[in-house]
Amino acid sequence: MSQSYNPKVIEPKWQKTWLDEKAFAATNDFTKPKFYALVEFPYPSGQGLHVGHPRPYTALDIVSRKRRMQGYNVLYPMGWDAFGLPTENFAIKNKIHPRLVTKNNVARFKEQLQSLGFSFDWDREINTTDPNYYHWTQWIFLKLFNAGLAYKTEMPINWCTSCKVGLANEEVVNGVCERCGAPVVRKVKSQWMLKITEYADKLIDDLDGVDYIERVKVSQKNWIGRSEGAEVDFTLAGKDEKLTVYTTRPDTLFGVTYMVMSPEHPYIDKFKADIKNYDEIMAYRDEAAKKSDFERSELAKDKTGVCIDGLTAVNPVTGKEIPIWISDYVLMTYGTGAIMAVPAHDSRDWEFAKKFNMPIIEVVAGGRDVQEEVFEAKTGTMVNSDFLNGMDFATAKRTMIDYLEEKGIGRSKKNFKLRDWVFSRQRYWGEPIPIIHCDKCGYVPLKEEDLPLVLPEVESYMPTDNGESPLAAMEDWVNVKCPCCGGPAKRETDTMPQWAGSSWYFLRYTDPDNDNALASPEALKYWMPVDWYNGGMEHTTLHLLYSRFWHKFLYDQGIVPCAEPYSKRTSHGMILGSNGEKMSKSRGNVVNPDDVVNEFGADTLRTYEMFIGAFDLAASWSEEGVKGCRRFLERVWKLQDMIVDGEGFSEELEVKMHQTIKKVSSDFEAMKFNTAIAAMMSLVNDFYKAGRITKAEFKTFIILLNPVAPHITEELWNIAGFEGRLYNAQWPEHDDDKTVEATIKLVAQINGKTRAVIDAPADIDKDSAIALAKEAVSARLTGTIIKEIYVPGKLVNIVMK
RNA sequence: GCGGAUGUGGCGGAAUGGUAGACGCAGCAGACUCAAAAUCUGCCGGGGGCGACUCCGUGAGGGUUCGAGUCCCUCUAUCCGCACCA
Repeated sequence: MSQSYNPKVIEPKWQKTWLDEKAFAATNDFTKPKFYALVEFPYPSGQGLHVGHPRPYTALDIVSRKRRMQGYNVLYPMGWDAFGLPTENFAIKNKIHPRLVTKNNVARFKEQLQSLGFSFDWDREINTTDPNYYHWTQWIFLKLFNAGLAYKTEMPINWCTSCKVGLANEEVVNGVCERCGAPVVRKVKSQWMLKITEYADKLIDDLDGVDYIERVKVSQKNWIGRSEGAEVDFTLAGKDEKLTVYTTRPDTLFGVTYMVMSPEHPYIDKFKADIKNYDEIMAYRDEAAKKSDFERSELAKDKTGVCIDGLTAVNPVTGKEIPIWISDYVLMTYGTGAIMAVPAHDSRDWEFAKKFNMPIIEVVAGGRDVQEEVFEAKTGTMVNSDFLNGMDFATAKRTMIDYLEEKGIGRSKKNFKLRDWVFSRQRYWGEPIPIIHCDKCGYVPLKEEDLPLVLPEVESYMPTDNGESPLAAMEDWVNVKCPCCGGPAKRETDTMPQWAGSSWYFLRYTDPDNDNALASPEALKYWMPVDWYNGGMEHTTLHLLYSRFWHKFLYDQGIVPCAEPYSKRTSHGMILGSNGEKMSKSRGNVVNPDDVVNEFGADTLRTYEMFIGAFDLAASWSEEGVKGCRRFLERVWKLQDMIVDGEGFSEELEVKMHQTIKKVSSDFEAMKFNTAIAAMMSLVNDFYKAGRITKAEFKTFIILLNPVAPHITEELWNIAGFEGRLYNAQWPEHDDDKTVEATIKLVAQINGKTRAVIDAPADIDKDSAIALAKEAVSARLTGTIIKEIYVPGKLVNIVMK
């Protein structure tokens, strides 16, 4: 009899062995077929690992382990995305240096990850806060700066009143700071920006060439928000100046009955002298400025506005004079900050027109009465539109744009929702921006040989009340000589956002110790692109977009060998508490992975998280489900007592063995881990029914299970005395001919309803099958047979009237 | 409002257009045990029938098909993004 299954002993033992033997180190043999699997590196928070982390890590661990056994040179790395606010806030509160906080958190995370038996290549571990790493983050920034893609500008930023830090749009959720929940207000500051908008088209178009799950592509496209339309110049009545608007519906130009400018539009000041109700307009502008973006959209339904008295525009196609309004439903940050209003065919304009009694002119026929209901559909026929009359939407749009361009009063134009990336943070715990400001020479980049610009030690990490970074107080560090003219100059004191380090980390894994380049061209050429990248849906519009942008830039610079960083992107579902709600301390439904490992073992946790349900859907935690998986592993453990001698697979299980090899192999690749495990459970049930297992069956089975439960299977391999290590074993292959049973269950249906199931030889021909089926259901064959359908190997359907 | 996803037993979930409910959990029964736990074996959607059987059943309603959980249309509920982007 075997000893009892004790994961507490065998799991640490094998974890140590794998490390000692460098079992999962990727080799630099660039002639072997490669497989680069990537999971998002974690932010090492003070809370430690969450049960959500192992789900994606186990998934790609399974694929990586399988691919290694299939002969691939696999790179499956791990590292730490360690700059960031929570660490800094913790450091401030507890008066510990963020470097030490990070060190402690990383140590804890690493221990936890190792206790789960992931086959990460720990020789390639990286840390974004390591100067040898952020050396190259800064280097990329210099490249961006020198290419004109990094610039500094005064702009209103989202200012968190609690963190005292500027936030990217993406970090503001429902008007509050994503991290701390405090209100976010607008504040004008000089900020470093990255021109991600320069790559907006490529970021959309190149999605066609990559294998991302559809919802990721859709989200990225929506976030970038490309729209194609035209700019149209409206002359201001009695002036030479023009008011330019952006529209996606130039076809409706004949239906324009008024115009609207954003309250912040510069024309309000420019034409102050002409505007008779200037005070009223200014009052409206102040009112709008007081509202946060959130409040503006909260009040979206109820339109407000003021008509400008003394300034009107001329519709360039009708020649009619029309009023200009200001309203906060028009945003200064999109298009030109002004719109032409077509109330008949735009719901916002329609609401506004109804409220302020502006005329509504139908120019697209096909809807109901436009005085009663807006008609926005891009179908129907143009009316009341002179030379466009009778055309459909597409023709009218094209014709109008041609007309505008010919007359020089408009032009075809694309617009994007995507904005440039606000790249500075007034914080300590981030990469210093390697720029020096000289009054004479302007912004001067550091020389490459002066990198890394190391984050200096400061006494206090508190951001200052005036919104400067803590680095600003360090005069010794700040005041330097200009590298250009030698005169007095100051260092940039803002640091980079957390997204910086994660925008290129997958490149560093290919050659993590390189001191001369971010990675060698050879390593990049061999390993890139990442073959399979799995991560959370929450990173679809931020990290994924930012890193694609940087990669495309590096590609244009000739530094990386491919235009896209990731060939394939998948996403995992969240793990919810047992009550079906998101796990959180306040809800009291948090499960700690350490506890699960202690009580049941890492293999049980891994098996459970893969068995819990479809990988891409959210799943609720169940303690009973965990126990069930432990029970399964116990049954696997006891197979060792049922081993019998003999060559090959037993006759009764041969088909099932081949079927299982086939199913497990393909299900792992398709991320259908739950059904792969179900198939292995079913096979174990069959071994128990047989009461024995042959040596070949045992060996094959533990190889199949190994990627899911690596420790128990490695131990069983060792106990059974198989040669070498299981992690080095060869993945089994199935024989398609042997996945088919000699006899089948032939289903006999009448009018699609099953009436009998008959045993029949697998290779039965159509006529015999139909004859057999008819015999089985003869009692029911009372009507006229119209049709007989035979699905080979499956069923006969007799259609009867 | 727009976009995306989901809806199948008591529960988690399976089903290339071909026997709906694999596998697991919970439950029930039996074996083992002085007993319990653990383990092993069997049963396990609902109605009707002693029974061989039979009818109903995949959120609702239509449709396509010899045949629909699966494909098409309409609706509904829940979840997740985005939100005046002209």
